[in-house]
Amino acid sequence: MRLMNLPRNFYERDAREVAPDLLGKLLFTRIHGVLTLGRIVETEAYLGFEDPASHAFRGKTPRNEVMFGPAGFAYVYFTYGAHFCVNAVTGAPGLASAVLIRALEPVEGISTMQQRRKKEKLRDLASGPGKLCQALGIDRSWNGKSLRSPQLGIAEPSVPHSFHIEASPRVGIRKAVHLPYRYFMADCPYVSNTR
DNA sequence: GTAGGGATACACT
DNA sequence: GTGTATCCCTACT
Repeated sequence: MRLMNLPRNFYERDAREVAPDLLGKLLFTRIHGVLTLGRIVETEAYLGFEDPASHAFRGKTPRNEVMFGPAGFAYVYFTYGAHFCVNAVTGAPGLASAVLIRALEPVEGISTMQQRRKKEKLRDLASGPGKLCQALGIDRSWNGKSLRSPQLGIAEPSVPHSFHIEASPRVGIRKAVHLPYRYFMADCPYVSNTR
């Protein structure tokens, strides 16, 4: 499969524009030549200083410094003692906004994903931010990596298909809970199951 | 519904 | 340095 990564300027916009635009795009990793790829069906926008729910709200720390860098890089963090989540840094450098990739529909490398997840059902492979990282083999060592590399990236699908986008409040946060910065495909079985 | 898990940030000595 | 509250969650009952 030929994969054309999205251009840098795709990411150099407000996270609230990038997040819905990422729906339908293809997130992939290629590890030791093994491709795993899924269609993005759910995202969330996180702003920098003005967003109390963002990791960057309190300023730059060793953990979140990637968010303060240029757009088009991966911010990977570890949470709840067990899980990784992957974000795409967006906007101008220093702004520290990002888009959390929350769920994928598995497309390529499904047997590899099943092995990594120890689950058979397609719906269990990537229907949540921690699950999709496990399915694609993403861990902390990917933090700060470019999303325009051969091993990791987000590509335009060769065969686009139409879908409806819905917005809702973000999941799993305690602050700014009312802001509708979660975007997902309507009636898609692969979105995360949290509301 | 809730147990589990570890890193992180920040308040304190 | 230690204490502790929190966390962009998952898997199980």
